[in-house]
Amino acid sequence: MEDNKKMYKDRVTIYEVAKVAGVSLATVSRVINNHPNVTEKTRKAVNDAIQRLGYKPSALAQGLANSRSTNIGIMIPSTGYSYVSNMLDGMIDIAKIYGYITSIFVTKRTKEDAAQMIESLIKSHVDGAVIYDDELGTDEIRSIQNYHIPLIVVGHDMEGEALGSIIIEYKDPVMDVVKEHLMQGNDDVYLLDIVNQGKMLDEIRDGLLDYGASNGKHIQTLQFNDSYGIVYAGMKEFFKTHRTGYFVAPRDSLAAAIVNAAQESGLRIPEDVQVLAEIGSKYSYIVRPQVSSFSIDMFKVGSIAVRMLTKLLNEPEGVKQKTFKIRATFNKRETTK
Amino acid sequence: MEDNKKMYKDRVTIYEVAKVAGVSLATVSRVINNHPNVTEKTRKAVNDAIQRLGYKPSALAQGLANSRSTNIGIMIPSTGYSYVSNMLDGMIDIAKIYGYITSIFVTKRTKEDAAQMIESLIKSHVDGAVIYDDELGTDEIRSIQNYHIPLIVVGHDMEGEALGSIIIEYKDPVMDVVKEHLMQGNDDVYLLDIVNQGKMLDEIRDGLLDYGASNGKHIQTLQFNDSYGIVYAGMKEFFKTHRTGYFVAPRDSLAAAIVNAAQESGLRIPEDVQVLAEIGSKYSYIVRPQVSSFSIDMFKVGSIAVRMLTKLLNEPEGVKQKTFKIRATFNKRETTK
DNA sequence: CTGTTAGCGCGTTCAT
DNA sequence: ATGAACGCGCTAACAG
Repeated sequence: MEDNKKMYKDRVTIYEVAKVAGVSLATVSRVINNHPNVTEKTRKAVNDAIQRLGYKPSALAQGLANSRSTNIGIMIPSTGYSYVSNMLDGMIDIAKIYGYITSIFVTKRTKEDAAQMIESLIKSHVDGAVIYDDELGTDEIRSIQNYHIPLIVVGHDMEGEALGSIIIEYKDPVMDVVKEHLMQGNDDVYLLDIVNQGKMLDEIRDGLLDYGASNGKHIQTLQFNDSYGIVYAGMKEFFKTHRTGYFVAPRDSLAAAIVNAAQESGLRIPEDVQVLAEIGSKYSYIVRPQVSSFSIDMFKVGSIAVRMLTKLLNEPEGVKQKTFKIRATFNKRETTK
Repeated sequence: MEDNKKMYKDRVTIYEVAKVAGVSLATVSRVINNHPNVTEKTRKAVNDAIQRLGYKPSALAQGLANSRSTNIGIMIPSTGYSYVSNMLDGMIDIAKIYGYITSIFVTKRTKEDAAQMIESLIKSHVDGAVIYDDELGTDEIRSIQNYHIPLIVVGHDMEGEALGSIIIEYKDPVMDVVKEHLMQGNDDVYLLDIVNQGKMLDEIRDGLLDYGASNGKHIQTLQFNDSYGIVYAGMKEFFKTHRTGYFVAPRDSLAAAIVNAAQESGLRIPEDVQVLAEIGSKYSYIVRPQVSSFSIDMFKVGSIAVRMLTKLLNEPEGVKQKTFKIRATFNKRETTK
């Protein structure tokens, strides 16, 4: 009938609702936002119109009008690791409860990419963000703050205006366990050094190496790319010439590669070779023998992060605890003595 | 000096850039969007101003003005499963390349929650969305289309205007393998029936059950909640009274629970008990013995989905292939004969 | 090549 | 209790 070059109508706006309900758009707005001062009768009329037209307010327009997007940004490296996706789950879960949409910004462990994601984050007009990225320096993170975006940083010890941080203590617990092994007179530690494993794991490696150096222990390093298959193959080769050792792997799936390679080379665990995983997940207790590893409830970390953020968003000044520490716990299983 | 009750200035806008650069906001807009018809000189002036002020255009305002948010929605169940997070990675990866931000809508395997996420999706004003959700019916998905949001549906066979679909063929490959086992004269199949496993897995279960019923094979069903620990404990108990069987598990981590329970009950694999996992991942080849399972490159599925979507967004009419099928491949490993 | 103006859809005073 | 008008930050004709 009318103008049928457009097959279907565009997004229905608040104007149309107003017209259909026979009121002004201001009234519709009031109904949407549950303002008082609206007659029950007109409220019903408006709601009916909304129902009939299938009207949904545009978050874009609302955001622009309020300068609040009800959107929070989440910056993480690839979700490929289960600890990251667990954290992500925790974050999204809580965000949903508080009525926030979550936008994901994945960084690929390179400075340039991280910088581009920061750019993107700022443009996207999020109300706040939580950042879990091993690659970003504190200065880069601070640069985000120039745009007054409340931030929760996971893994960096930072403080500041509208800035909270969650500190994950992995290094000390790991070092404690390895030190104890070393102090028992052993000098057989091999460290799996994975390319691009991230800053946190690098720090543990360096800490261990330093400790070894200053205590007369020669900690050896085994370099691999980040792949179960590569580590597995490499270790099979390795065990042709080495028949013993205490191996420390960044993640338990990689530890599993060592475990499998060792056993298939006729080595006994933990009698001949011991294996310790820094970041533990389900692999740790599914693999046989079960892998000794450290673990943190990343889902919980994610929830806490977003909870802190929403607090920061709602009561900018009244947030007292801006730092939360969580320490990895050691689960001694069967791959270490 | 001025109004110091606000400690810091708000977001810098295009107006301020215009003022500083000594041009009109239209010119700034042109520079931002790389329009031609701008003197190199003024372009530089504008860019300098942008640089100096640290100006970033607001995606919100841009979106409102263009009625394009450069945002795509992704609807998935929890990212806790590795095949989901792999797909997510693929999607985000490609979205980034095409300049889209990705907003995640997680549904918790309930109709109500899914409905709420649809609501949220529509309000959020995404340009398009890819949906991978076992809970949604085709009718609900169609309802999204009333809002003219181009859609890619993963896992449902659907067609329509601005609607593409990716069909994941799991059922037939799985059934083929199980049928073959059955046809060799066996009648010992146990099906792990996991609560809330999702529609796809339900369909495979029903297909298998139907097949069994109409072919005189009594396929038994073992109900468990979705947890490695629970299945492991349950199967340990089970193996006290049953010493043989062909077990089909929805995911390989659950299959691993059976494998471990069987071995620790003194059973041999695959001589005494065989185990088959429907959805395979890294567990399949990390566990010993390695688990026979089906697999699909979900990262690829994610990439394809978003690629189809961007195509749909850019050339609404000119998309010929609106359906993409991908079939799970069977990886026979050590847990089946 | 550049400036002016009118929206995009909605929230919010300020009157009434 | 309700409506008119302006502004949020930006893009897109339309003039010049």
